[in-house]
Amino acid sequence: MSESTKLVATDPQRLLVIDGHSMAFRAFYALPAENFATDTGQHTNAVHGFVSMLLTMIRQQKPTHVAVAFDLDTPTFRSLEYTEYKAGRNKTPEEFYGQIDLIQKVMEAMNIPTITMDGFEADDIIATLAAKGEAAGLDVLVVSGDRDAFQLITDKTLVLYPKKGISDIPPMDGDAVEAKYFVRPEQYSDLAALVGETADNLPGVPGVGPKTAAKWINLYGGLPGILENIDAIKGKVGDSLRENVDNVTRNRRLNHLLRDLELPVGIEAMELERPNREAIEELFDALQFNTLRKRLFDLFGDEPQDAAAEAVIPVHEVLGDAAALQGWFGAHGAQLLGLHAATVPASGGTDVVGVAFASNDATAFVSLQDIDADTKQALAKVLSSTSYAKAVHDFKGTYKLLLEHGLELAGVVDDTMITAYLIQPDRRSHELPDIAQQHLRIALEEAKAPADGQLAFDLEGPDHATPAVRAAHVVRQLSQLLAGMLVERGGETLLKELEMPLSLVLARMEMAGIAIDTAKLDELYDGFTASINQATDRAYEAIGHEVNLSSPKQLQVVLFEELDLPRTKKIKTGFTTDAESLQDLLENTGHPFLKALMAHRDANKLRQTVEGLRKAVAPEGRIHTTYAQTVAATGRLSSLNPNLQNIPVRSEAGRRIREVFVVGEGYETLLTADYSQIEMRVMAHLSQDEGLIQAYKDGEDLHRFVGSHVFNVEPEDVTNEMRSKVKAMSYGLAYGLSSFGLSKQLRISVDEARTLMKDYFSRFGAVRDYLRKLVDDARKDGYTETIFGRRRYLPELASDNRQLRDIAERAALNAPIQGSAADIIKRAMLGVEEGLAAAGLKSRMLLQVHDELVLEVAAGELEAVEALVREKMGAAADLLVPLDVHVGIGASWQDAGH
DNA sequence: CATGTCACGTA
DNA sequence: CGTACGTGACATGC
Repeated sequence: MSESTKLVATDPQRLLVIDGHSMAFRAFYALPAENFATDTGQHTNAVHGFVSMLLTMIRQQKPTHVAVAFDLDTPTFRSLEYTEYKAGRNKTPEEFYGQIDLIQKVMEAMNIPTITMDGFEADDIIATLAAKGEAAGLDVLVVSGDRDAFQLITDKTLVLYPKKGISDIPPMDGDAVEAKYFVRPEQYSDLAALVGETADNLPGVPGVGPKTAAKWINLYGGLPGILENIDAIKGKVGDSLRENVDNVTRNRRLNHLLRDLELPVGIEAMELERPNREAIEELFDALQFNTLRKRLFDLFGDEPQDAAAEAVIPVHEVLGDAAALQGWFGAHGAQLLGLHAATVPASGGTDVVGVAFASNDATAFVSLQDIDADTKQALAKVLSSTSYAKAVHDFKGTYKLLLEHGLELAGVVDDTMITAYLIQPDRRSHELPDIAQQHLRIALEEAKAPADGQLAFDLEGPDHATPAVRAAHVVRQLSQLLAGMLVERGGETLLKELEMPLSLVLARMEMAGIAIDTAKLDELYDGFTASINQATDRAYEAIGHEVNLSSPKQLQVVLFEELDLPRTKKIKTGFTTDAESLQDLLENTGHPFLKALMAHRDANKLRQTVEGLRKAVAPEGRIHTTYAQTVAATGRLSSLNPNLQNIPVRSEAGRRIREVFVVGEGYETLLTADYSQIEMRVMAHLSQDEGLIQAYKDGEDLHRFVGSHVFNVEPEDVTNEMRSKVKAMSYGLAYGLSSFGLSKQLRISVDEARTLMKDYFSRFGAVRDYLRKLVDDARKDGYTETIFGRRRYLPELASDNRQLRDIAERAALNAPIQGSAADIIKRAMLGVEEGLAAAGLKSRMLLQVHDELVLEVAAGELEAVEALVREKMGAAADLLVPLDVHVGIGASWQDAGH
């Protein structure tokens, strides 16, 4: 430690030399391979660990020069002299394949030379580099997991030798080597020759370890002295040495590192440069290294690319009065304008403090802080005017925020968040900085709060304008770039005619929220709490002590160690304690703890749901969920904060929660409308199976109908058991269910399941043909498509990894079915919204739960609304089968449901 | 304090 | 070894 700091203090020129293979292996074994893989199945743990280690080294040691040496697969002078050299090593693990290449690519992108030499090992390259570096007056740091490197240590050269893993790499100097091995570094090779090196398959002198070897070396001054006095050495070890003297001399020849190779790269080429940003971006995108990307750019400074991007962003004008605002729009308003709201965190959410605009050659900012009435009115006018075409990222969010200031946003012709989603629905994030990073290679930082203490001196307040203007500019660029990509993918209609109008509908639904009976909510909470307490007591009593019933880990100890119950399905952390397994255990053992535990699980889950709802009730007594329009890869919406799409319905206790969702004041009733079996109908349509289509046209009980054909009985003779089997199978098919999965679900044998599926497909062959063709086409095209042209790209259909490929195939099977159903209800929502407005009705949509809509009906409108909803939902798609809609009415969601 | 794992609710 | 989601508690790692 003190040695390395001394180095840093005395000489700024420093060469860092890394043994590529040995450090890649260290990284490989330090990080679990299964946790580091790209979506395409390429393992990256060695790459990740190596790059992480390198960045740490650069940050801590501040080298001026860096080089990485690699071995080649070709024979070296050592393997030629001693064919067993390094033999007997375990085969390279499969997961390591390709990672050396990737490391070399990263090095290239970082402008760090990688050096290989035919016939020589990385160790020799490193030794030569150390010698050359010293000769050039540099200090040298060698990073290697190979102890042979210790012979290189001098007062100018240190070795960084990893203790374990790749995060703990202390520097070794002469004193450290002596403290550990009792010899000076220059004698380490002698010691290693005597002791031998298992890793290199170099046996030494049996019975001689480091202690004995060091004793001899210090007594005779080194290996030559020992050999001269070989007959003077007494005892068993002396005999052993004399018998194995050939081993020792061979070892010494082999472990001596060459220091005079003709390297293909000079020291000057190793000077540390700034990485090639574009190459790093591309590579790290592919490797999915996001944390490392940030660390790397932080380390090297993040300016150059940004400076370039910054340069093309025109300096913004601050529009401080109505005249300036009108003037700017007069001059620039004919173009597409990027728009971005500047926001700050506020109590309970976010608040807009200004609006930024960007045309292709000008930018502007309007502050909402201390804005006068005239200016605000001028702003309101341009925001709401459809004469000004705007592109926004996240229209729904922006629309809602602006509306809090009484500003209505209209004339939005593009939402880059949705466009990016339609292009790549599988992306984890469609946030502006992520999309900008990928498509424009621009780093957009989220506006961050000023550091503590900074605020006090910043009398002008934080600058909201600059980052917002930057964002507006980026949105405009993205809009132009992504528009072309979307057209290529055939998604333009979906954007303009479905998703963007839907955003506005969703915004209204979110703002409306749904009324809550808070007194009933509290009652439920207390009731579930009582159930939890009861179950807890019974559970403790059953095992004679307390335990955290919410901790799977502690439950495993109780179930499988204390009670020694039969082991359940294996999971990462041991054995599962999930509901299905607990049920099995209960049936097999009847242990009272299991019953209590399950009761606790149920009540606790319900109380959690209730607690979540309680916290989400807004001051006016309604819950406002947020719909995520760009999350689900199939095209569905998702609901969050709170999630109102997973409110219990199956259990009696759970259904009571639906009673707290009630009709609000000023309205007459809630109305629910849901599609009956929409996914099966989509499947009937897409597969064009005559049997299914006819059944739906005749309005038959589908599962009964299918059951009669599969089991070859009259429809009225289909038992409940037959019907439920068929139902499970029909739905399973749309998920890529296997006979194994079906057998597990129905608790029948795999053979029975297989027969069931065979019978099914023999009657409904078009379904099988359709599903088969679906996957084939998806593999050929690289994507699946819904009835309305929504695509999902599934590159992993071509993966070599069977596991990944199978997952992709099931996703491909499901995406057009789930996705088409999602498209249909979205179209229905547009129809209902339009219909309500056209008829001048006050009733409104509140919730969407994938195949169900919940509306709040105003007094006297029930009949009209029901007819409208039936009509619009039924007409949302023109399928080969009718779309049946079931409607329910009631004062609560539970009562309105079915 | 952030991240991953498990479990579980819905369609 | 059935798709698509979101949430909360616990455990672990930095």
